[in-house]
Amino acid sequence: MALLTPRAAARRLDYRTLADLRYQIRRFLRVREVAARDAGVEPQQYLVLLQIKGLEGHEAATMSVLADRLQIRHHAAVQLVDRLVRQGMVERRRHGRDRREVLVCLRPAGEKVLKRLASYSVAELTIEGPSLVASLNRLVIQSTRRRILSRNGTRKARR
Amino acid sequence: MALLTPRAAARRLDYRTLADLRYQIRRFLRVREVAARDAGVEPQQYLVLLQIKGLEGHEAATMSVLADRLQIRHHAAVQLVDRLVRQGMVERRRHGRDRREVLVCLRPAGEKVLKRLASYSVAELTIEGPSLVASLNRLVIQSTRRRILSRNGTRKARR
DNA sequence: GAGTATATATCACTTTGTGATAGAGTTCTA
DNA sequence: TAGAACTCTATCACAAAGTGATATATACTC
Repeated sequence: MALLTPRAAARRLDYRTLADLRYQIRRFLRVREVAARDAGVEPQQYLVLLQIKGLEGHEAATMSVLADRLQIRHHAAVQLVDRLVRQGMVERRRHGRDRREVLVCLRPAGEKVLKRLASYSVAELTIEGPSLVASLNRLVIQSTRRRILSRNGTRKARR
Repeated sequence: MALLTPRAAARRLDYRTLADLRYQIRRFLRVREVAARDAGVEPQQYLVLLQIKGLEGHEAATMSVLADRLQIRHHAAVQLVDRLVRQGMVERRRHGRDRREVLVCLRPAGEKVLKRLASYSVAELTIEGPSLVASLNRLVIQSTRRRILSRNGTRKARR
């Protein structure tokens, strides 16, 4: 590894750095998964609550909007909301004009859990944020260098 | 919202920014989930392959080490590896000294899938990386300011 | 007014995670 | 050196969360 020139090193796929980034991300998520379960909701359910709140005053939190914010399919969102309704965290409401649409609204119980988890998450970021940013930055820089090298590298390689 | 002083704004829990960060992270992950399925493995299975490779030359990829790198419980890792073995992507090997430990090794099929997905992931980072970093940075800065304010804020509040 | 598109919901199934528990192998210790 | 205590991996039964296929109601379009 020490024998590689800088160019060759940049061209080589850096599995270790990529693996480290995923590890950092998993740690970030893990802390919040544990916190969510401690607070009485599943990790994904916390995300639903957070996205509903995040949409407040900007866009109606309909099923399809939520599915997009969570980056899952419509019916995965439907099931998530089903579980949250059963727990009294949110409720479905009909939304004015279009009677197909369903508005998902926070109920007091959901609001309470969300507040607790979001505060914790933000506070935690002070600690873990910098190393996550560093890890991410390292890879972004590497990937950019890689791209530049491969651009003028391919021509030479196919001599 | 425009009526808040900067101090009050910093103290208020910024759900929207937090929700946006999670949205960015989900987009990052989503792209790789889709790519993994297209390549013939489940998202988590790709992570196992990546972590095995990332450990190469540093630490033995035993079950418990993998579980830590993936931030899941031992038996979740066991099941993941079971499925990967069934697909011929990895294999279990006994590891010298301690006969309790199991070494999880990449097989050619796994290596091939991994290479494809990792290259894609790194290339993709050039595009999506900057906005992820920006989103993360905004929150880290906010959370730090929040912490400072709450530190000299509590004294005044409890007059 | 019929046909097409959109929003939500349901069904059956797989993957992934969990707690509880077990068993084999290692280490400690008295 | 025998037994207790610990570690590592595995198994079981179950819940959460995702998927594709499909259904139903409402809205839009021509």
